[in-house]
Amino acid sequence: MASEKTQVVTRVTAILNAIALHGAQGARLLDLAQETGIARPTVHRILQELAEAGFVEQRASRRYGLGSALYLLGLGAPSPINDFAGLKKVVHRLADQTGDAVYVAIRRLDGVHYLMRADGSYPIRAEIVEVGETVPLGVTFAGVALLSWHEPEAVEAQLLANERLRRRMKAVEMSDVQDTVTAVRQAITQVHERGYFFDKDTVLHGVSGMAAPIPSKTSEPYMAITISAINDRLPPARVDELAPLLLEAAREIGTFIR
Amino acid sequence: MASEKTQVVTRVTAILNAIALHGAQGARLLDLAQETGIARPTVHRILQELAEAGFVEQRASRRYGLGSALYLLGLGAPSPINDFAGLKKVVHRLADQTGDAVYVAIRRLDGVHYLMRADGSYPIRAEIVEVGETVPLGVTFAGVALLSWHEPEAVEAQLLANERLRRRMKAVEMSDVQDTVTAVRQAITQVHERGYFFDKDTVLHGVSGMAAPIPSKTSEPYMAITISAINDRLPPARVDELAPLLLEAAREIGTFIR
DNA sequence: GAAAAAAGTCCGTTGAACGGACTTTCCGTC
DNA sequence: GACGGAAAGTCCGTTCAACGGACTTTTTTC
Repeated sequence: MASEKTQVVTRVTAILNAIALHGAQGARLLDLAQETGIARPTVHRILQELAEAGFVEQRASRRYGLGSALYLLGLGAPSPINDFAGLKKVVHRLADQTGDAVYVAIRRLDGVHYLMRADGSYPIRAEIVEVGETVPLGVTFAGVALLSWHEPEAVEAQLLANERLRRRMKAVEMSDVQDTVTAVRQAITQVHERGYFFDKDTVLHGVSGMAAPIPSKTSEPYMAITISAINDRLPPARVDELAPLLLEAAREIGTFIR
Repeated sequence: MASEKTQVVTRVTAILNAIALHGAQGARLLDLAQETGIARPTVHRILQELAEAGFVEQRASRRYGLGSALYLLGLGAPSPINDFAGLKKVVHRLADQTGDAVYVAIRRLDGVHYLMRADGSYPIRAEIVEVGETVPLGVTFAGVALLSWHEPEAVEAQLLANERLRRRMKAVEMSDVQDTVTAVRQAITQVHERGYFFDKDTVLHGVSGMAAPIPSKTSEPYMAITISAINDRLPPARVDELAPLLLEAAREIGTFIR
């Protein structure tokens, strides 16, 4: 493993990516060392140096999070979304049409990051994720939809790797790993056949959702759009009814991104 | 210079920051080597490694720009703006009140990055900068307003350092360096006395503007708000009239940021 | 199409990066 | 409030990854 002919730069990027996956609450030094496979003193030293440059910040809890210098760099980095206003319009339209909550998420390393949400008129709302959150691939509806573009072996590896992270998710009762792997495999077949993923109770008991990958002009799908509601709002008949709307929205958004 | 006890991480951050300052058109290898003071082969190697991680991208022109991995990391980094919707409202209100173009910019390393723009109803519009652009500190109205929080020596160093960058700006006729330094010194005094900066013709012949630093709860000002219009729209009497509106907007926005 | 300039590559030398071992700080528990 | 286990932080001798001078290739300019 060690002899890739370069160390520090690769390590720096690995550490930053690892921190990103820990989201808002920040990452512990020990976790970062384990996840990157780098010795703890080394991670510590690199973190100090990154902190000096404002690329990471150490919170009061001693956990490390991304620093605001990265926010500023991010402003200058090319966004894959060419027309955010257009995207927004499509999402709100879908929320109006369906009455339910619509999310848009973007693939972010081994996770999905929730970019925006539009609420429909139906008063009962299931708050599975918040905008700005990053959740491991394969955990949420959008995450499964995007996972479907991976090789089967990669999928399985991902799911096992997720286990630890997944347990962190509040209010989620998980079935055991093997069950999950099988379930997600079936889900992936579904995405390939119908173009979208539908399921209930998997993410949060009582909540149904359907998610479609958003096609990209230049690469495999890296964004997804989700409709989510309580189980009673999404019986099979209504899923069939909503599917064309969901897929059309995905197609349209595909024209607004790289 | 060499013995700061750390190299690569500092260098990586320096290179990324240097690239950021080159904006959309990208940076040449040679420029980056000069600007960071690192030997060209070294910069080249680090760039290759960063490119592999998606942190930088090499364009067809062989120039280097920030990569989309940084966009994704930026999504997870803490934004200093707590309430973007509130900020937007204030800016649009000011544009409506004045009829002129209003910009909001954020300090970004040795430059200012333009975050948003709202147009007023007046039909003649001076497009000095575009949203998303980064311009060296002290070049635009907002840039001068923010420069006023630096130590005098730092200001002078900044201005001299800007000269090279500044020449790149399209359509800008510059007076010679000494004149500029003197002019900016006066401008800074003005900001300290009145709380805002007003000038005409400095940035672009025929264009006047006034800019106020936005106070931050937690640090010195790092954002600014600008009103800009053609000279005839901003005679001294109107400047006096607009100043309270500008300062009030700046104060309000200050409550929406860190 | 020659010359200049920039980009990219090679490789021997060396000091920055590494990480095992140690110390300090934090925090839950009784 | 002080004990103890766990995580964070520091030290320092060893070593190999990073460095950059010198060279080659590609691009641009005239």
